[in-house]
Amino acid sequence: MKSEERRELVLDAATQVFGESGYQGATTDAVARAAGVSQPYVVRMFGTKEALFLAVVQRALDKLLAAFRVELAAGDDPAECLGRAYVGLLADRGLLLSLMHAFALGTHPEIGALARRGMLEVYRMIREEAGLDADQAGGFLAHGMLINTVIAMRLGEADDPLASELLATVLSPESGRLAGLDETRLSS
Amino acid sequence: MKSEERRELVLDAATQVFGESGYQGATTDAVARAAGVSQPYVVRMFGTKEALFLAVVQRALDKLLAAFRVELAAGDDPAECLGRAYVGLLADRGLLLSLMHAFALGTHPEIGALARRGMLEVYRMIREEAGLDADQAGGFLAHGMLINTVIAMRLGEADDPLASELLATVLSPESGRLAGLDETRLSS
DNA sequence: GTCTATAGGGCGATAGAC
DNA sequence: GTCTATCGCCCTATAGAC
Repeated sequence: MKSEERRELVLDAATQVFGESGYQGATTDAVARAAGVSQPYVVRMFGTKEALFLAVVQRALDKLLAAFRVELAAGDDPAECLGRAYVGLLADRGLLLSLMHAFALGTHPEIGALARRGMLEVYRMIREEAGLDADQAGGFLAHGMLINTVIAMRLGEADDPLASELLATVLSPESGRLAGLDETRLSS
Repeated sequence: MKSEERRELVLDAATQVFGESGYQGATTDAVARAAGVSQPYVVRMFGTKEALFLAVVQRALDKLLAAFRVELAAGDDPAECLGRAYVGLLADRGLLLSLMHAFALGTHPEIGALARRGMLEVYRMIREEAGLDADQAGGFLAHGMLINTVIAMRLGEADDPLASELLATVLSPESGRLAGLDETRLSS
């Protein structure tokens, strides 16, 4: 299973690169360099750049849902559990950012379809498995999208007291259903 | 001032194209075709594709802030006014989507800097001019980011009852501080 | 001011050796 | 399975006519 490890290594690298630069902005060469392999090998492994991105997004969705289920299983308050799960996901910056880029490409035939399917599966899980009502679920997703945005735009690099206030508010447990987040996670 | 009209025409077209495909995904040729001019002319008018995108984003921010101020001036409840302002902005789909793509490129030297500056200016206005407290402002931005996301991913095209529920929840006045939104705006 | 023609560079993908 | 070499396309930007 050495080849399976190689594949995971490339997917990790691709997740980082796609998260930073987006689907069209990222190059297969940048992915290859980040993974320590040659550019043609990356293409050979997945066929096309598009197939590679789809694999990255699908894996990100799988990890997201898995992280939610792990926390929900060991938890009391579902909303608090989902918040905790988000903490772990923030450690892998590329994961949420790659998803965000996929969400932004709704007109792409395959990427858009996968993005919609993924978002609905997440919504279904926090509604049916976690048991949140529609308003709670919407609020949870809304705060998640804002967190994704402030991370993507690197708001922590802005030297402005209002930026600090916004970050603190977005990440504070009281602000929404996302408990347990602290600002130190954003500087990575 | 015929040339000024031409410039606005190209900026309108560019806003649509960048909103659909993102900064790297969009081509100056697509912008030119949408505007009915030649590709080299688009480049000549703005110098580079990057400068064109920056102009699009700056204009989008100006329009966003102007729309907020117009509604706030004639209004009672600030939160409700901001919600109404968002309705008008949704009519120009490319505007919010171009902003979203700019937010996603925080590592780009110029685009990232402009995105952070713009987001902070919006936050400053809803805090200081509209008078929302930090939690209200964060909630408003969060719901705005989720609305941007569901529009970008074309969730309305998903044939799923849960998709309808999510859309209805996100766009319903009770769900957040964004009053007056109706689902019909999303199909355009 | 606006076009046609085209240069120049980057990138995804392929061919083929090892 | 992984590499080096390279093709061919697309896209930004420039040159120059009108």
